[in-house]
Formats: sequence, structure tokens, C-alpha cells
Amino acid sequence: MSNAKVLPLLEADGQGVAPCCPPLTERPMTAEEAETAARMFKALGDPVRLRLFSAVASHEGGEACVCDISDVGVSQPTVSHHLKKLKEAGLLTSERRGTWVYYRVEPSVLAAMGRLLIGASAAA
Amino acid sequence: MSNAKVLPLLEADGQGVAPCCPPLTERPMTAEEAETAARMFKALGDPVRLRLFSAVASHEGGEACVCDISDVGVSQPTVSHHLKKLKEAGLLTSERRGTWVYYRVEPSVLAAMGRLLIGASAAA
DNA sequence: CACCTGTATTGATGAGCGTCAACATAGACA
DNA sequence: TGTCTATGTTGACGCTCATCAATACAGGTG
Repeated sequence: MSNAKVLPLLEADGQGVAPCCPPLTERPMTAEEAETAARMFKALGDPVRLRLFSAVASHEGGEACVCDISDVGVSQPTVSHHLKKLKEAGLLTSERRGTWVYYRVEPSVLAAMGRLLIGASAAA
Repeated sequence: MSNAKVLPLLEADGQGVAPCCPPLTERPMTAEEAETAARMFKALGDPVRLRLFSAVASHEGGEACVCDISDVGVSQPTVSHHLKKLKEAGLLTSERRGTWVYYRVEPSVLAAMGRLLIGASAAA
């Protein structure tokens, strides 16, 4: 379950990821850019997913076991489904270590999204 | 068509708006915070809306007439529908001036969203 | 091997959303 | 007043999505 290339919205360069699009305020986005960036926002556009993402992001080391974060009021399959969506959006990566699966925030993703919203100054 | 209190996600204080939630990475979001913030991300989670929003945000003065931005490949009613959604999410405000309706980016919204993603440093 | 716990997948269901055509409304102008 | 343009609203259709119960899979322990 290595997740080599599941980053549709931020193209991987050598290390980390490069932003997909210029800041929202720089110029009107093209259809392709919008398609790409919207996938990212859409992934965070569900309350349960946002809580799961925040739980991972705020956990020690930006990493958490599913068992640490699955108390969000929905069934276990639903939690798994949402984590998969976040992974497909390139916001999280996962790794199995023994019995448990750990999810981790793709670090440069937050900076890239921030840059998209407020322009420069979003340091990694 | 003044839009006094259509800001569900950022509570208005005296001037501008205050962030609804702490940064994603600070602590796990509560259900209420997630509900609020997800509405914001959801509004940007559609490619057409994202293009419309970017078109307004990048227009001179952060303001644009509908006629300036409605060339996004969907029908006029659909454009109107999406602009309404962005307005309901508190991302845009609108004002009629004569024949045309102008949409404007709620300025502190971008900073607030940026702060939510990357923590501090997102100055207004 | 069998059994248990943690996580993912499948299939179904109901709600929500994006889209359009048709129509309605607002303002400008003659 | 009537007419034209710009924008908003209504109603309907098809599709996507969030959710769950049931099931499958993986890894540990005995």
C-alpha cells in the first residue's frame, strides 16, 4: 500500500510537490486549473472529511492511526471511505504498520492550498 | 440587494470578519467548526464556481460585473445559480448598479481560509 | 491451523447537486 | 407606456455522493 503517485492536484517534482495553479487572485483560472484545484477543495468540503483531515493534521507528527481519529459519529466503513477520498485527492498518504494503518498529511499540500488562496507568503 | 448578514462561516465583527475556526493543524475540529468551514470549501469545490470566484478575485478592484465573468461554458441561469451559492457561502457580495450587478470578493475571507490551512502568517 | 481485531470493499438506498429551458424581474430608454 | 437588455428564479432531469449493513481481507496471537 505504498502511495507513489496519487497526487492528482499537485504535480510531484523532485522533493515534495509543486503548486498546481497560480493564486486565485492573480488571473482567472483556466478550466483545467479549476478542475484540478476544485478536486482539492471538494475533498475538504465535507464536514466528516474535514474533521478526519484536521484530526490527522493536528496529531503528533502529522500522522495518526485510523483508530485514533475514527470517532466522528459515522460508521467504520464510512470513515474508511472518506479517508480513501482524502487520499485520492492527494491530501493524505497511508501506510500499514503491523496491525494498524497510519494516515499522514502530505506536508506541502497545506502550503500549496494556502498559496492558492492568499498568494505568496505561504511558506512550507 | 444589500447583503448585510449572509456570512454563515465567518462571524462578522465590527469591521471585516473574524475567522470561524482555529487552524486545521492546531487541534481536531469540532463537529460545529467542521460544518461551518466545510461549507466554505464546498463552495469552492466546483470547477465552474472556482473559475467564477477567481475571475472576480482577479478582476480590477476585486469586483466584476456578471457580464465580465460569465464566459465559463455554462448557461446564464447556471452562472447565476453558482454566484448565488458563492454568495450564500459568504465568499462574494453583490450590488446592483444600474443595469448591471457587480460581485465583489469578501476580502478577509481569503485571509481567513488561508489561516485555516497554514496557521498564522496569513495577514489580511 | 483457528480465531480475533483492525481496516477495506461491495452493493444498495436516499439525499443533494449541476445543469438546462422556460419564465420572471429590474432597470434603462424611447 | 412599451420594449430591450441584464440578471434572477422555477421546475425538472440525471448524476454524484454520503451513508450503512454485510462481507472480505490483513496481520497478530494462540
